[in-house]
Amino acid sequence: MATEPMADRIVQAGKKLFARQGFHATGMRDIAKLAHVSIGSLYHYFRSKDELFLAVVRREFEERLAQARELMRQGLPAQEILRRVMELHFAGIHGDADSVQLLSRAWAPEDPALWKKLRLLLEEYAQAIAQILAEATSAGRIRVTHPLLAAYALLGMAGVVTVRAAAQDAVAEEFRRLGPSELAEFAWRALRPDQEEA
Amino acid sequence: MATEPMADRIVQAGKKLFARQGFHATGMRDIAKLAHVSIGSLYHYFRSKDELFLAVVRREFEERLAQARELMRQGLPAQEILRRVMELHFAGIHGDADSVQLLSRAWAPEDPALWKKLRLLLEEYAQAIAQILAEATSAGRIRVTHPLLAAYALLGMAGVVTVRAAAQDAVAEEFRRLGPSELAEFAWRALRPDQEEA
Amino acid sequence: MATEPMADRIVQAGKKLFARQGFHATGMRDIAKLAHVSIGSLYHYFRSKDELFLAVVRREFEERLAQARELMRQGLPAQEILRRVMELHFAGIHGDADSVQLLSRAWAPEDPALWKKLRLLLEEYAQAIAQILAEATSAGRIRVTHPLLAAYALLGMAGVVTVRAAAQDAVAEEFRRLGPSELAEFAWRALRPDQEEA
Amino acid sequence: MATEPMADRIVQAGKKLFARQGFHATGMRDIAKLAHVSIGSLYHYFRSKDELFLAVVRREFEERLAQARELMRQGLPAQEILRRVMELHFAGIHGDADSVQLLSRAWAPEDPALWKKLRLLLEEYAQAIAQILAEATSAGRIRVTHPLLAAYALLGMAGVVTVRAAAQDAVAEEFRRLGPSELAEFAWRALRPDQEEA
DNA sequence: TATGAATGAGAGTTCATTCAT
DNA sequence: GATGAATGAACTCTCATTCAT
Repeated sequence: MATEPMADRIVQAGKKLFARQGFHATGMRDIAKLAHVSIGSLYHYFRSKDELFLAVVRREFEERLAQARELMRQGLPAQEILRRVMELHFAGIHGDADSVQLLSRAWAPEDPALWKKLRLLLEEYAQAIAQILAEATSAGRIRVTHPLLAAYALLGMAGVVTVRAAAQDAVAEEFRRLGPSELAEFAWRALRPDQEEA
Repeated sequence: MATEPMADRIVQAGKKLFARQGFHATGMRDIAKLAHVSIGSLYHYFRSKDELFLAVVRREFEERLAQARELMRQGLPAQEILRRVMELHFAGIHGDADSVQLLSRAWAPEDPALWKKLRLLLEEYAQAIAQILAEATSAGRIRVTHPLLAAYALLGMAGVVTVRAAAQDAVAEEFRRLGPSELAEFAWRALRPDQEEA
Repeated sequence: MATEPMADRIVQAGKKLFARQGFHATGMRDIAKLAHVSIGSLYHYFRSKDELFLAVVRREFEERLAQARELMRQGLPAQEILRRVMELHFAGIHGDADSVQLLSRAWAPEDPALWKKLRLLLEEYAQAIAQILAEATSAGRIRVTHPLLAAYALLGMAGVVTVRAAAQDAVAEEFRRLGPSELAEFAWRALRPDQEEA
Repeated sequence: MATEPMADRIVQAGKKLFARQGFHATGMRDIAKLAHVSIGSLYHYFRSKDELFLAVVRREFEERLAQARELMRQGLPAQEILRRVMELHFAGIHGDADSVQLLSRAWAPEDPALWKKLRLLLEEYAQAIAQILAEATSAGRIRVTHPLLAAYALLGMAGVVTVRAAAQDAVAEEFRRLGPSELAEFAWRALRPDQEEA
């Protein structure tokens, strides 16, 4: 690990700590220590704490986005895509729980200053999901909706359930087990085309 | 306003600032100043910042819960109830935007320490929604689901869209206009019973 | 207890808490609560925290002084008096450990403002001891010294050993067992007349 | 002074203020200001106020201990050593009145939390004195006593008289003049071997 | 490029004291 | 006499950020 580029180590450390402790409870010193980097270096690579946070979130979103687009490219049926997307939200890439927590919490950020900066990022992601939905609509695979609004709805739905599923109690365990399929069903029913012909 | 009980003024000031600036960006001094109260008094009524925040959120949840239960008591059809609940989330009580922001953000709180304390509160609310859903299921008005999980999904869905709708751009305006009906439709389709006759 | 005069209950509560937690760690609220008295009443009887503390210490000194004078009145030999005084410092009146701690710590008070006020009190007590020593010197029962300085020395000696003896370890236990006799011996040897005749 | 290492300046400022105003009356800001250091730096070097205080006291004790051991190494008669030790307590190193006040008050600290931490330090010092006494006993130069208890007694004796000697009145002046010789005489008589020959 | 000592505004909280009832 | 709500200055400590080396 010590041989990876410094910026990478920093982003990884930031991701881990931001995901587990939240933005405010995580200090730049903590991140520097975990990344085996001096604070000086940390500030050499990232202008500020906000910027580091955004870099962390950006990287996560981009990975997710790539995955979602990959799913689309495979030409799966809409229902199957929704199921897989929900699974992704619960399992993360390679079972990356930190990623899941980080992204789930990003949608309703506490701090308005950060939110302003985050919004562009989130919107880009939501737009990508919306585009996927719009294409599916064009193909007649899902019903006509406001695509961006639907995208936000899906992401919010998944996010809150995911956050609750990260707790340590019986309910959380149940959510982890049932969450993906229930949410996929939820999403599919909400979006499937009306079967009025026939 | 200066004639209201002190504790009320404090909670109101807290609600306003927590909703608009978030928990961390809001100082106890800010709240005291807005409430026209000394910090000493503030701590006379609330043991800590956390407790004040919880008191603020608790009060909001209780008002919402009362409203939701009132809706149930009126014996409206499930679809109508969902529509009105979504409207409530957008408009708040008496068009209370602060309340909306506060509650929407509560579901994925950044701070793990606060979250632990919040969870009981949130769960209580979610359980109440879940019970409403369970009753509707028993009456055959919505399909069989995991009620608590469905409740979280609905709340997450509404929350994220609501937060986005609070921004100042064109998308936000669109969301404010379409949000209630789109989300109600979304929820209704996701939850309506299968039309298996035919 | 609730039937005792209020001022008494307050002084007793103050003694207990000041002795066990120290002056600064003890709040007026704590005292009020322990005495089952409102803070308002507390301030009705004592103008300030300092004054309450002084009242507490004063009462303890007066009790001790009365005891010491009683010892003198009995016409015991000087050696016996010293022994009993040392025992008093360890056991307190009726085994009152709080009293012992309170008085032992009074001699080197941390706070200069308090010290100024305490000094008169301490000096009065030391003067009384000094007078006892002076009388014993006149009677030829102890050697000629500076009586006040000797009094301070005896009190300091006893105080520090006493404070150490209040801890919870093996050394403290040893001190509690050996302290009175060792210190009495110490004092007696330091003060006994020269046996140069014979 | 501004060219000395920062940690030194902080410890010196702390010593001065703790000695003159006591622990609680001295704020971290006061120390920072006197040391011409930011509070940030102050906390860079010392984790907390307690730790700074302990560092200050520790340094003083170590200097004293070194002096006491130096006295031993010179092979002076026990009586002479006692006299010089008492002089040291009054004059301090280089007439350092702050040091004297600081150490004298350390033996019966008001605050129980601090006391716990101080005790180890004090005990170490008392043990060193005790060892000196034990060696003198072995050499037949002083009588058999409980060495640690005797050490505490000597230190308490000297401490209280010293604190009283720091006041501004006639008695204090008398104590400053007579203290060393009187206390040395006191200690010597208390500890000298029995002259049982003849 | 890399370091970490230095900064200081600002955080939450405490607590002796007052005073209208 | 008795109450306790109200006060606000002062406390210790944190932390993102800077900059000389």
